[in-house]
Formats: sequence, structure tokens, C-alpha cells
Amino acid sequence: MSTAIPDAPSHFIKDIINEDMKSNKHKGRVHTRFPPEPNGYLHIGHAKSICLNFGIALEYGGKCNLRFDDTNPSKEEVEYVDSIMDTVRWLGFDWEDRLFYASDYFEQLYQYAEHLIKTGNAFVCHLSADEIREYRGTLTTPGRGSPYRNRSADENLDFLRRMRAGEFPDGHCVLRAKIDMASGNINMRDPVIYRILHMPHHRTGDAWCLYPMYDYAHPISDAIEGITHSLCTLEFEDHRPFYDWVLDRLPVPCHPRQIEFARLNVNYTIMSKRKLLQLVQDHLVSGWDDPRMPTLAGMRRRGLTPEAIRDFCDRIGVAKVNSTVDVALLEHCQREDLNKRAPRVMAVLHPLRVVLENYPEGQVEWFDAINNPEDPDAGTRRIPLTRELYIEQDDFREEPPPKFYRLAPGREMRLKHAYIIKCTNVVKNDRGEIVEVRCTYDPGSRGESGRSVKVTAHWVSAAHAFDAEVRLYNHLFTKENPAEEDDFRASINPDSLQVLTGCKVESCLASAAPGSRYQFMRQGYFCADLMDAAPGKPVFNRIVSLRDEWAKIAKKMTIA
RNA sequence: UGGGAGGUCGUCCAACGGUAGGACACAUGGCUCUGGACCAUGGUAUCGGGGUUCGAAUCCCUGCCUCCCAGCCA
Repeated sequence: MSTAIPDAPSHFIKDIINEDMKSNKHKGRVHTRFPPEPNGYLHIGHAKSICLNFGIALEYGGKCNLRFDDTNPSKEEVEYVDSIMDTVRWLGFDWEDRLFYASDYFEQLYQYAEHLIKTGNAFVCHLSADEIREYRGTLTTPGRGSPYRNRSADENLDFLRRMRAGEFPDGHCVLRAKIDMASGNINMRDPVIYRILHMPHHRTGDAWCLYPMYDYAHPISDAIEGITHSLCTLEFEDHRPFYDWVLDRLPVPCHPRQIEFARLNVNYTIMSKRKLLQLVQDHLVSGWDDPRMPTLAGMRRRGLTPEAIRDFCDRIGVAKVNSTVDVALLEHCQREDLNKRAPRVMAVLHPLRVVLENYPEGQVEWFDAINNPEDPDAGTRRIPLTRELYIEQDDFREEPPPKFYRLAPGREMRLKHAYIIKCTNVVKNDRGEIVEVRCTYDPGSRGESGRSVKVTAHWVSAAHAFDAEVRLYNHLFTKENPAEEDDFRASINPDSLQVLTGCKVESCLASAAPGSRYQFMRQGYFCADLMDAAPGKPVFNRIVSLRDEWAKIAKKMTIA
């Protein structure tokens, strides 16, 4: 297969691959893998890795495997396996027939362990966990060799086989690589490569009672699968010498190159699986798929599109510096995507009743409305106007501040697709609250009348409006970096979720299909909730708001 | 006082010895039957100090700062 070297904007990993292609290091082959541990839900940080690994394979005409790093049965569950596969697929990637599990290689891994023993590169150690830690030394002082370090190969083999046979309880002994207790790199101070764990595995059942450590299983798994470039995050940089050490001492089919890049951080959220789990367990969110969560399941539920997420991952770049990307970029990507393809509809979130005093009672007039000005193929629909309608409360001010161009007593505003109206009066209740606005409409302002006013607002005919629930989401946290707070939970945004009921929407939304997305004109992009929306009972999640010039002006004025 | 990695606009990423550029964000203006979208314009950056060079973000020396590592987690 011909694999042209792409001249698209590069990053340091592609630079490396380009050089390997030039030197024909892997015979023109590019093979990556995405290796999640099935111990939690995927989040936006994983999306970066998924897009990188699958993206590179696509770009170079190579392959990318999905491999579950399931070497620790105490933390892993099939539930996570299923959700991970579902999410990767949803994101738009295909591992074809290359679904693998590190546990597929348990036997091979074990055989290689015997090989390591036979070649004098590993030994069974009977030190306790505490003793191993003590013997390991510290960051600044070298460690000491285990007293079991120089056992004979036969003795080691015998112990390893008995470990496998289940003769010893958990923690009784471990298999360790024999490297260098004085190394400045602590990962090289005779790291543990096998531990005893009498625990059933979600795939291998109770076939095993000893399980390989990640550092040992990973390089071998990569080699078995013929991976050429093994991409991982920065914290594994220190592990690379061991990765290479293992592959250099075993008769593996190839020696992949590990390359480390910076993991993704996004402001106003957290990425740690542990903290995310805490939010779920403490019921601070509704679950892993709470639309405010940075999990891909949450984003999906919220209505974010895979296209936008992939675009975001393309734009954030790949480098070795720890960095935090502004969530505004994600929001931008999402708006850009939906602007092209989301049908426009009118939905009044905070309804204010308007009566057109000079509009005939009982009359219904239909107007053509363009579904999407950005997409000529999106067509039009018909919307009804009657004497009574709803507009947004924010679109009316009894005492308009400067730069407020919307409706106010004596002022005009256009109803989108219909007439210009003028406020003549305000009706208030006993408490002095505005409950209704009286207007007249200008019958001559229909269509291309030439008359223009400063603002055009969305509205819905009262007689035709349908009630909907709308959920407005904001950043889950008020702090840019919640993780560095003493207690990240204290910075949860109390306004991160606002549930609105009795919103008035166009009747075409009454049975919006779950997952369908719309632009609610002048407000934002919304998605019919996957779980709670039902025919006749519409529920919408705000994916992202539209940019709001007036909000900025208003904010500036209150600050000033 | 161990080992590893890294410091470029507010943020993220480029520039690979030859005019520091893009995106987002921000600001100003234009346009608009979405205060959306779109268009135009603008400001702000090479961690510090030496050196090499006609020329340094890039090479060398030195200092400073940040991140990661002492799981039988990944």
C-alpha cells in the first residue's frame, strides 16, 4: 500500500513518524493503539488520545487497535468495557476486527516471565510490600538489593510455577525484574512485574491468580500486536527505560517506540477519574452521563456532536508541555458545527404574554420560515401568528437602559418572520409585576416591506405553543482549576443546572426525536434529551449558548 | 543535595539559523428580519544573563521557574 507522507500541519509525533517513514523503519507501516483500562468512563481527555491514535492511523493509511488494559481485576468491570466501546464508536472511530485485551496475552506474558527468570533477569521476592518500599530507597538515596535477589533460576522457576498454581496467598511474594537498585530512575529499581491476586477476572474468570503489572504487560502487548508507535501521556516518560528494557530481553516480534505527549486539561472542570467518581457517588451530579460532566457520555447526553469534539481535538495540538485548554474553544467548535446544520426554531424560555390589540380575534396567519439560513437545502416551514403570543421576558423592559434596542413602551421590535409590533401598554399584577404587554402591529411591515427596526425577536403564538422543559447548563465549577482547590467540591457552580418548565415552543418541537438538535433562535443550540424526552413531552438540554452581544453590554453596564 | 521532562501572545499550537504566525479569547467598526452567523481592523509573547553568528525563539554556557516519579494502580 502506498502511504504518502502527509504535508498537513505537523506536530512532534508526526515528525517522528515522518522520519520513520523516510527511513523505512517499519516498512512504511503505521500501527497505533488506544489502550484504556476498563475502570471508568471515558472523558474529553481520552478523546484527545483516541483522536490522536486513530487519527494518525487514518492519516498514514495505517491501523489503530482498541486494546483494553485489563491487568488488574480488582478495579475493572465489563460495564466499563461496554461503555468504552460504545463511546469510541460514537466518536466516529472503527477498530474493525482489532479488538484486543491485555488478558488475551496472559499465557504469553507468563511464558515470557519464565524466560526472564531463565536468563537471570527476574526473581521471586518474598519481601513484604512494606519491606519492598523500604528497600527501594528514596528519590535521593539508592535502594538496596532484596535478599532474594540472587536465587537460582531453578528456585525462581519453581516459585513462579507454584505462584501460578495458587499455592500462595495474596501478597505472599512477587516476581520482580532484576535491574539496578541504585538507578536514579526508581522504576528501574527491580520493579514488581507479577503479583498474586486471588480474584476472578472479568474475562479470564479464575484461570489466573497472578496478574502482570502494567509496566510489564504493556510493552509486550504492543509488540505482540505489531504496534509501531506507542503513544502515551507524559507521566510514563520515566517508564520508557523499563519499556525498552523488557523488549530488549525478550524474543518479541518487534520493538515499538513509546512516545509521550501532554494529557489534555480543560478549565472549569476536572479530569481525574477518582474525582469524577466522587461526584457521581456523592450525588453531586446525576451520574457519569450528567450533561455537565466532562465525560464523553455526559457530553453526548448534553448533545455535543462527535464532529465538534474531533475538531476540538484537532485544534488543541499535540505537544509535551502541560497545558490547560480554554473550554471556550470547545464551545466554539460546537457552535461552528451546529451553525451549519442545526435547524432554527423559536422557543420562548421565559414567556411574557403579548396581546396585539389591533389584530383580529380568532385570526390565524401563516408565515414561511427559513429553517436554516446557512443551509439552503434545509427548506422552510409554516408558523402561525395569532392575536396572543409569547415573547422572551428579556426582550421587554419597561424602563429600557441605554443600548437596549428591544421592546419598551412606545418602542418597536420585529417579530421574526412576521410583523413589527409597538408597545402601547403594560399590564401588571397586584405585586406590580409585568404580566402582559399590549402592542399594536403594523400590517404593512410584513415581508420585504423595507421598514427595518433594530431588533428582531423570536416568539410563539399562544394558541399554538407547546409546553417544554428546558435544562440550561453552565460550567460545573466556578474556579478555572477546581483540582487545585482544597476541596474541589466546594467550587461546584450552584448555577450549573437550571431547569425551566413551561417554556413555550413551536409545535413542531412537540415530538422532537430524542437526540435531535436545534438552534433556538437567539439563544443557543439545544438537544432533545436522550433519556427524558418523549413524544408530546419535550425536554431539551442546552448544548451551548449562542454568543450574546447584549449580555456583554448589560454586564459591562452593571459592573460600571 | 536523585532521575526524567518542559518554559513563545490572556489560552492553545506553529516557526526546525533568515520578516515571530495561526486559532480561540478580548476590543473596535461594518453588515444583518437571529444583538446569531459573517466581514474588516487592533493590541498583547520568545523565562533571565552571557556567548557563537552577518543574523538566534532556534546552537553553546549559566541561572531561574514549572511539572512528573519512591503502588504488589494504570
